[in-house]
Amino acid sequence: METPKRRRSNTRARLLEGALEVFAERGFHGASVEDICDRAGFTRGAFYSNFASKDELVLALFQATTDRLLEQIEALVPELATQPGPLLDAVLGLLDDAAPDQRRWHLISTEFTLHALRDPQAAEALNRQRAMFRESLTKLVEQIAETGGLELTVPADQFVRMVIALHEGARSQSLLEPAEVPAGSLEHTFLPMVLDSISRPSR
Amino acid sequence: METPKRRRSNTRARLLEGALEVFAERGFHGASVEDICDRAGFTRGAFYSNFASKDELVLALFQATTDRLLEQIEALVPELATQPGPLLDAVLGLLDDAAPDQRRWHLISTEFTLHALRDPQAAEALNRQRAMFRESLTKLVEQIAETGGLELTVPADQFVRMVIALHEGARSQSLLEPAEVPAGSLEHTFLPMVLDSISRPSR
DNA sequence: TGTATTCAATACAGAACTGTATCCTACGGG
DNA sequence: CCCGTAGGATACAGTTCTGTATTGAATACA
Repeated sequence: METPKRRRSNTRARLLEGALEVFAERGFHGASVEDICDRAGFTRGAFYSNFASKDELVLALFQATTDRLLEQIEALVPELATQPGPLLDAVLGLLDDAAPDQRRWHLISTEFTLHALRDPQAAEALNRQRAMFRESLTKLVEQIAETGGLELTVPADQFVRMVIALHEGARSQSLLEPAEVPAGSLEHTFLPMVLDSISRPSR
Repeated sequence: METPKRRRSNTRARLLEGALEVFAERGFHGASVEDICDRAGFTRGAFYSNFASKDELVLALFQATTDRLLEQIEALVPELATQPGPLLDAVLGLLDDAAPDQRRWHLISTEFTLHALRDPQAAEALNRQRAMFRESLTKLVEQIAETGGLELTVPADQFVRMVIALHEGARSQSLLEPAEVPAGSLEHTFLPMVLDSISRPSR
């Protein structure tokens, strides 16, 4: 079971997982390489044998995390698209189900976003990832709309951008004040109004 | 002109301004005390003569920044509330005018938010500030609605929360992709639909 | 004009962190 | 069964940062 080649990639994976935890707790800059190694149960020797620097690990973590997210989504979209049901439930459900731990995901992705706002190269990577993410959602919206005999009066991509913006802003409020703003409440209250405004029976 | 007592408070102010710049560029953890002092044109001696630690400065900066923001808002609300005009223009205009430098403000407030999500005490301070902020906006919305003979079918505070969530999420997208998402575009496209749905002529 | 005080600069000690170079161990191949 | 190699641990040097203790200069005040 302890295959030879798998050992290394297992170490890498544990370091990435440790980094995810520590970054969520203290942020990119606040976490030292040693913090990450401690969490993963290794010493810095293992780290530098697998990554050239913390920056490289951040990049790898970004890739690994978003790859997994996109995978989740691609897996969820087909069944949601074919199952009948309200469009919004599908979209909001997807946003929730895609990331298992909302709090951690929000911390990490916000940190990435801040990083990207300061570094054009990171911005490019992030924008590419977000574009793929939106594309999946847009496809979902278009499919459900068509299935349900609806026509949208604004581009689906615009609508998706709006849903994401609202979702991210609302998530921030929910995490800051869980009692006052239950997760999803703002979305479920207001998005139906928007959808009503932009959709009409097709033909 | 070089009054005696003012010298110290001037030093403090310059340190705070320097901190604002450096924090925006590198984040809280990424900025060293020396970075801040360099930017302000002082050495660490001045810093430790005015603040006990970087954490204390962060707190002071948060206070100073939000105080100024609330001041701006309190100054803008009365005239917006009395001047006739579309409700949304007033609210969105306020959100824009309150912070002169959108990019810097977004970086700083996002950083504060991340900090608050990790530190309950900071969360309390941030939530208090945000509550005051929402209160001003809510008052503005209620006044304009009443003046315009409108009645809202959801609590104004809920609506304000939604506007803020959308605004913050949209601002993030605008900063990441200025060409694809002009500032304010998502808000101006979709908020009228929401407002339409939740308002009706009163009496 | 002399003295006291205040504020910021300088000098210094210690801690934390990074990255490299070397060592040790376990497994795979011959 | 021995040797070679790979992966991770350990040891170390250099840098950076923090915080304090001391010093120096400028202003208020007598």
